[in-house]
This record gives sequence, structure tokens and C-alpha cells, in this order.
Amino acid sequence: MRKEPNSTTMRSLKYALLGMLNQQDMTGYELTKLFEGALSEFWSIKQSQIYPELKRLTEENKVTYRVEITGQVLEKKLYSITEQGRQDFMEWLVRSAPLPPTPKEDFRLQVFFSHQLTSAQRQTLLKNQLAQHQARLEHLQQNRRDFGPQPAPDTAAMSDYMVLVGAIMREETTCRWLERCLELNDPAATP
Amino acid sequence: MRKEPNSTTMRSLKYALLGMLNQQDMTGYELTKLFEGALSEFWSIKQSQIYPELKRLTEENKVTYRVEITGQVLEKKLYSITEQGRQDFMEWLVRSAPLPPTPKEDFRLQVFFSHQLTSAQRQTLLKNQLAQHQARLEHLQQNRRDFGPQPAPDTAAMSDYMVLVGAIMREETTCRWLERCLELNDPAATP
DNA sequence: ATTTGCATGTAATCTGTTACATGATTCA
DNA sequence: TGAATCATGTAACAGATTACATGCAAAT
Repeated sequence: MRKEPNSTTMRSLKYALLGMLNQQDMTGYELTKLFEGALSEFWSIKQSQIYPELKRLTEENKVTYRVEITGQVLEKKLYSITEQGRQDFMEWLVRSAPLPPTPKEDFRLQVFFSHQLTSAQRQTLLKNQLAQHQARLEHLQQNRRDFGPQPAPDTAAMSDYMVLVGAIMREETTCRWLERCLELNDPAATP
Repeated sequence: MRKEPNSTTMRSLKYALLGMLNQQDMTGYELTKLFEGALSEFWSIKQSQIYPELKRLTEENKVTYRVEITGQVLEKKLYSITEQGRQDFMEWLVRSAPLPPTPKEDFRLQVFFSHQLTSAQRQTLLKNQLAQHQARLEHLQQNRRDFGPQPAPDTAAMSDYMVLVGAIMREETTCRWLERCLELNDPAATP
């Protein structure tokens, strides 16, 4: 008896790949580069996940591929989304799911237990975290500068832009939070 | 030959449990309730994870337990942290790790692909998300009101407070981001 | 000729989720 | 006496990470 597909799981990677292939045919390698590059700012995946998932999507008839030759003999598989895959993807894309549980962040757990540290240790921890988020924020702000003027609605560039703005706002807030935590732990500071 | 403990993994659950047991002896059931209750706002775990992890921590001599009887026969295991466990925990607590990759959020992936929707569909998606985050924000703000005045530095209450403030700031920003996205997608709106 | 990049995969392990499974105690 | 809560576990599966493994092509 064939196993029924389990419909209760998220399959986020599936939709990430279908979404990319819905825009353009690509090889697994190109998909890897995309997710390791600019996209990794908000969606990171490992190379080793890609090929098994593409294989699975092929078996499920969500994608197909044709083999192309680079140079003399090197084979690459150029993947395309199928009609079934596109339908699946569009269904996911419009879906309004209930909010998932807040993602776990180890640092927030450290903060939760931070009264078990000395004041100085806590300050070191907070300052270090702040420095790291400031660096990430500056990097994202550079991305925005490189982006140029605000794109037009209903374009791929606008989607990119919304995600980028979201990432920047998130980092800004994290920095403000950490600064606030430092204040709260320094009784000398003026509130 | 005995397997070496793998030191490259995070073991976040380990430290979450040790941190709790470092404050008070507890049963697995009580730990479950804690993480399902107030803490679930920023750190959610499933009941089924608890008992295997407690078993493992016992084998690793990070915790011990004594059996107590409720009623006539019902056994419960009251866990305590060991000295070794406390050392482990404190080492983790002061550790400044490099930032982990940004946690994956399906919704941001949907936004990234949202130019493949109609303007109306996109608006529905954004508005639905906004409503959900507004509800969560109100819930968190209620928690803050219940919290009372700002706690003193160096107390457990202050740690709680910092995490709560962080959660509120995060939700506020998410709401502002979603409102901004709605603006960006409505050419009629005044910027 | 050597390094870097293109290209595709597998194996082992870890973490987390869903679902199942059982039974005692307390309160209405 | 029946429902809610206390209390502890297991099994199967899903998802992600780390590490390994191989080999061609292009550029310096």
C-alpha cells in the first residue's frame, strides 16, 4: 500500500524552491548560490538539502528537468516547475496561516536567566550582542543604499524591497532593545 | 569504544531545563507547564521532548532526581541540578556566540514571492498577518500591565521584564513593517 | 599546472513535532 | 461518577546540520 502524503507538515523548502523555479528555470547549483547569497539574509538553507528535495519534487511531479552539457561531458540538470507544481505553489502563496510559535533564540534565553550573572558579565554579554547586531544592521543598510530608489508596486523588486525593509526594521529594533537592556541594568543611567 | 560527546551542537533545551532547575527543584511535569505557560511567548517546547532530555541529563550527571509519592501510589521524580550541571549552565550563560542565521519565517518567504499575487490577494495576506500580530501585541501589552512597575536591576523579575520588553518591541516593529508594506502596495496612499 | 568555481550527490546525526499510550488523583 | 488535571513515558517521522565524497571546467 502506498503511503499517503503527509499534509500536516510545512514543507517550507519545497515552496522556496518552487517559488524560485516559478520565476526561472535553474539548476540545483544555481538555487544553492541564490540561497547562499543575498537571500541568506532572511532564508538560509544548506547545500545538502537542495538535491534531495529536488529529487523528491521530481518524484511528486512538481518539477521536471532536462539534462544539459557544460563543456565536453559535465552534465547539469536544468529544473522547471510543472503546472501541478505551480498550482501547489500558488495555493501556498495565498494561504494565511496562523502565527507559528515565536522562533527560539538562544540569546533571549540567556537574557531570561541573566540575573544569575554578575552585573558586569551581563553587561559584557549585552554589549557583545549589540555590536554584532549593529554590524548586521550596517550591512543591511548598505544593501538598501545599493538598492536605489523605492521600486514600483507589483514588481519583483518591490517584494525584495519589502523583505529588506523588514530585515532592517527588525535589526534596528533589536539594537534598541539591547540598548534599553543596558540602561535597565545600569542604575546610574538616567531613564 | 565509547562515543565522545558531540560538542558542536547547541543543546538549547538542555540549558533551558538546567536554567530552570538552577532556580528550583522541579518535576518534568512542572517544567512542561512552565514552558507551555508564560514562557511559551518566547520559548516553546513540546511535552514529549522533556522526559527524554531529563533522562539524558541524568545519565550525563547534570541532574539527579528523587522519587516522591503523591496520594497513595503515584510516583513523581523531583529533579535537582548537580554541581556539574551548574558549572555547565554557567559556562553557557556567559558565552557570547556569533549570531545564528536569521530564523526562517514562512511569511517573509511569502512576501518575497508576493509580486506573483494580485494586488488584492497581497493586501489580504498582509492584512491578515497584521491582525494576528496586533492581537499578539495586545496580549503582550496586557502582560506588561500585569507586570506592574519596572523591577529593580539584578533581579529575576528584571530578566523576565527584559524578555517581555523585547517581545513587545518585536511585535510593534512587525506591525509597523506590515503597515508599511500595505502602504507600499497601495499607490493611492500618501507616503 | 594549479586553484577556483561549477556541479551533484550521500551518510550520520541532531532536534523537534505529532501522535500514541497509560494510569493516578482531585474536584465538582 | 465523570471530567479535569497530575504525571511519565514511547514511536514514527520530519527537517536541518555537519561532514564526507567525487569529478569536470575555466581562469590565472
